[in-house]
Amino acid sequence: MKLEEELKQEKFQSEHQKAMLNILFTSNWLEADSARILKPFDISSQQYNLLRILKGQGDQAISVNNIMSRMIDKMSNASRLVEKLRKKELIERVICEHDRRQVDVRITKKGLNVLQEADKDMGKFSNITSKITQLEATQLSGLLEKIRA
Amino acid sequence: MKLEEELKQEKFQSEHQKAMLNILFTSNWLEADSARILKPFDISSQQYNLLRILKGQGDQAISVNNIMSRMIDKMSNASRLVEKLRKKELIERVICEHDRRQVDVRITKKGLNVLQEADKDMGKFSNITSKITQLEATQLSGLLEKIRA
DNA sequence: ATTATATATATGTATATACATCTAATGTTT
DNA sequence: AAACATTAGATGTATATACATATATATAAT
Repeated sequence: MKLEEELKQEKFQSEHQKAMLNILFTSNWLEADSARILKPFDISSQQYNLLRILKGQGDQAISVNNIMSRMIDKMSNASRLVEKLRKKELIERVICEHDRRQVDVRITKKGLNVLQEADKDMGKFSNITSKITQLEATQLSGLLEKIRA
Repeated sequence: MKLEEELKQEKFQSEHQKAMLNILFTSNWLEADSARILKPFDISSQQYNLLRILKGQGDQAISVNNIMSRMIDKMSNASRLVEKLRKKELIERVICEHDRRQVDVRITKKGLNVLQEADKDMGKFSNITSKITQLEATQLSGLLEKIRA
């Protein structure tokens, strides 16, 4: 849907301005969609993101700092997020031997199960695969990376 | 900067997956940047967005609902946001005559001044104008709108 | 070794947000 | 007109987040 309709605005200052608002708007749109999908699993999209990162590490536990550097939103309270997932037993903590400040984190069996179920639903919805071609996806990433350059 | 570097991830499931993460990441990136720029003016980016909407209406006051439908993030607490800006005297409220449930809102002189100053700084930074061409901006909007279709 | 500095994570606190509920005014039905 | 339904906005409450600061451990400097 055209941004003009979404924001009830006839025209924008410039194509650049419109593109920027489009990024913010689309991000919120995707975020709202995934929050809705994840709700039945009782996890936020940040928590989902964190679980996916841990899944990617397999058996290897990684530190909170390491997690933070891989997250989409680089927020400051990663330890509280970890604590929430730990209470739900979706992840577990391992005291790191060579650096006792550090807390390494690993996804649990239960976490993997929840993630697997959540992934099924996530695949169905906010599925941009059906909306744009693979080439377009690559172009899109290219443009966004140019902006952040 | 390549998303692979930003998220310390060697590869992604698919170009579609990468594009989606790129949208979310870029949005957070822009958001963080504008929050930083707006901080000296003591307004959040949501408040900035609201002021811009009101400026676009000129002298005409518009309802809280109308504002909400024009905002980038369609959140539920528009009235609290309005109240915050009113306390700062950046906007003013007008009781609507033909529907007394409705509260119409208009930007004040002070609000226009703050906005003008803020706009100067906003123009300098997160300025995507220098990063991509006008044609590319149009392409980007087109791709994002396709995703939301 | 002692002191200073840096790092990893945790926590206190203020503010923001989501979601549900509430109130007042308007519109609709009978 | 009375009863019901809908709409505009406000508010209570629980949770989330940002930002500053604290704590413990590790590293570097003297």
